Amino acid sequence: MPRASSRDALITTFGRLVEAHDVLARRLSASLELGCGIPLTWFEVLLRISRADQQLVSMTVLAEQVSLTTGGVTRLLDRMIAAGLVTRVPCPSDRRISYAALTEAGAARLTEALAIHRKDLSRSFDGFSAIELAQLDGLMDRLRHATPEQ
Amino acid sequence: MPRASSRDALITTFGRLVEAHDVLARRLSASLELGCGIPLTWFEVLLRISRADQQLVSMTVLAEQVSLTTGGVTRLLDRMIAAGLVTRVPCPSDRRISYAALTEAGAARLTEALAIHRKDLSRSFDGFSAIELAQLDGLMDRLRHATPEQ
DNA sequence: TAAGATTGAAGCATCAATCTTG
DNA sequence: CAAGATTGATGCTTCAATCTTA
Repeated sequence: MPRASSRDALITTFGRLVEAHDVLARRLSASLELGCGIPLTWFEVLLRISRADQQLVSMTVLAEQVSLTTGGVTRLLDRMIAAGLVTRVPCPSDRRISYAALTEAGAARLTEALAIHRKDLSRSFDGFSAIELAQLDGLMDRLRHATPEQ
Repeated sequence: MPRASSRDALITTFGRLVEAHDVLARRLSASLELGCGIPLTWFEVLLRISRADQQLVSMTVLAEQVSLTTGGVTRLLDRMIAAGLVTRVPCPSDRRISYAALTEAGAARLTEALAIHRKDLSRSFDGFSAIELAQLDGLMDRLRHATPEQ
């Protein structure tokens, strides 16, 4: 009969993952907000757009990328448009689709945010060896694709 | 001049951590909700109470443990009390403090939830070796304590 | 009829102010 | 005055219903 502490190792590990995520996300978001006036979510949106083919992302795709519903993204974009960082661009070939695109101000803000975020991350991961970082990267990559099955 | 892909390795890794967290948290919460009618947050609260000394946790301590504000915990407890899973117990020595405690129904629900959660986690971490799980555990443990400093 | 996006209602969290007790 | 908890106002998200276009 295994001890509870051994049977519940996964519960503890997952709990630590949640805690690590919460701590980091809070800290990094607060830093971005303080340093360039946008929360982590906005940064993620700006980054996704900038990396996309043609610098355009549809609402549905963006929703998947940032782990929100399409309804959530609609309103998120509304706020970012009000802040002048992004625009909606209608798709010429399919009028159901509207793309999100960066404004010049959005691209500039992303540049600022990237500098801050890089610095914050090197601080947060200070003390981690290259090998550990590679392990972390590999583990997270597998985990995010882990079988949703059943 | 380093390539962007190498300079931004940390950004990618952190992005994967966020994505892994979101995917897992969503899946595990949905499973708990379906299997025993409580979301992941409630499970975490029940677990923290059950593990606490005397099976009692003050609002402030609970708030830290589940990464919420005390205001958030007050309302979370309100809902869980309404569901009959926990109770508030006044502290006899300091009347500012109120503890959260499990009801019998709460303890029973926790038992159900634990069984489900253990099964879900072994599925999610299926394919990970013992060594990888130990690495993951160690990395998460260090990360959640990583320097909040300046 | 389905796919993409938006909207109203509702849920859950934060923030700041407040109340109570130490 | 400080610490613990609660409350009102507010923000962001989800869910389900709706509108438009394919």
